[in-house]
Amino acid sequence: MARASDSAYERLRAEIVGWQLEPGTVLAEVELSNRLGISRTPVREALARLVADGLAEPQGGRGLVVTQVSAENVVELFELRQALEQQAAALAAERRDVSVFVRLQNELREVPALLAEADAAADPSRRAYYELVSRFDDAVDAAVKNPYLVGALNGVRTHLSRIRRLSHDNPARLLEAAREHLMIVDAIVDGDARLAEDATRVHLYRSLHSTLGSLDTTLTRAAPEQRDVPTR
Amino acid sequence: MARASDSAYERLRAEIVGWQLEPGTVLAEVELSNRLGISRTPVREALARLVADGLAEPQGGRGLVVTQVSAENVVELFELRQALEQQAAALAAERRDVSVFVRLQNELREVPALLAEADAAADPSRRAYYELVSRFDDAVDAAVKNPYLVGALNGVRTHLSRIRRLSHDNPARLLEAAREHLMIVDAIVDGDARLAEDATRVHLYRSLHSTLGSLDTTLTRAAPEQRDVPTR
DNA sequence: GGTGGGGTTTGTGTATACACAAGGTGCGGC
DNA sequence: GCCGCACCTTGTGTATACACAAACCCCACC
Repeated sequence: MARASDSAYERLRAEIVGWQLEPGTVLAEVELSNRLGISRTPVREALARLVADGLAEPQGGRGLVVTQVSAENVVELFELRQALEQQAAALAAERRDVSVFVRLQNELREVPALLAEADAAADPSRRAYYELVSRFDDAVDAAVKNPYLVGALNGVRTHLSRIRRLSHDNPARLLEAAREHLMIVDAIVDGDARLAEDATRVHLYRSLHSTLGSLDTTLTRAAPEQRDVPTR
Repeated sequence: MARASDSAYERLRAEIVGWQLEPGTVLAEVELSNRLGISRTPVREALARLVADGLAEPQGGRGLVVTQVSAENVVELFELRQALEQQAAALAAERRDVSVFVRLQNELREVPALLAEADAAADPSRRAYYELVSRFDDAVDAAVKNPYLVGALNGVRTHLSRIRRLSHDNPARLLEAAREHLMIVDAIVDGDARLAEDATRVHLYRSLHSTLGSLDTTLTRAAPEQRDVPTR
């Protein structure tokens, strides 16, 4: 479809999610068109999509700003996430291709070893784990096979990835999360929709509280002098 | 914010939801800009928003078309709707302003009389009922107080209102639906989140099957003479 | 010295012009 | 008569120019 407007959208979206564009930053059309080397027309289209995503919002009368992130936002986002992921897990349990989830089962069983072999805080193993979770999400999406539900989930995931940059899970939490994911996958493999739903609820409950815990310090500390948190 | 682009969006959205623009209709920018009396720029913005809403989609390579409606779509939409409305009902039960829902309770109790006094198929009483349901939705939204969840619900409702034009509920179903809504409101008034959730599930199950029942005849009759010609 | 008003500046909203790509059509050749 | 190629038409993607509205600043007046 579009080319310049698409890449502008992708780039701005990545910059917001990656905290290069911090919450509250004004998104001026002329400035962006200069910086991105394209005209205002595709910039406008990109900004419209960001507003639709909830990553930008109109600022009192004139101009757009990057939306804020607060603990309240996180709680609200998780309320939506819970509704969507519980439903997705339940439907995936009914419709799954068993072999796909058996593979995930095996991989998730190896996560403790993966996280233990090197220093658990090391980036490579952490990255590998997140990549595994991402493949789990993809597998659920494919099993659910519902464009509306998957679309809504993707919207939530966009916001989640922005939050993830704030709240660095500690190694213990990563291990716990892997166990919780394994429980969900087990339920999906068994075709037990109700169990998959409840295991998802448990996981999200634990995940939310872990996130809020690490968020409290980050958010309140970040508020005064927002420069980016040590990414290591 | 915008003016021409906003009204263009509203108008096109209304025309799609109201079936003046039928599924498969090509949305050409120049044609629309002529018809709406504005230039292509605001038309493009309006079309982008329609795509984001899922009311229009790119057509193989070039151009946009109004998205199709099928029984499969309806089932998928209800899977998302179920997830969202169950969560909304549960949260509303926890956070509601009792007096608001007591008022709705009283109004819903009078629905049988409302639908009986005139011919039940008459438009005015039907309209009054739909307006009451709409106020119920608003009350839930206000009680939930979660922008993410409410936003997702509004997206679903857009698609639902397009479907409603297809499936005319019969008077008996309207009465039944009113009873089901009353059960949900009762649960919310009682502050029983679990009951509100389950009553919502029951309502949506019945609503889906009623919709599918009246859809079968409408859709299959409409299918053969769809205006979109095989492009390839 | 403070406040109000007007001008200026800046930025968005809209229109239009230009570039390019895809598809259709017509003409010519086989 | 059929097939293929080229041209033309049509429509989208992008750039730019113009209009208007709001906010800011400065000056004058109170």
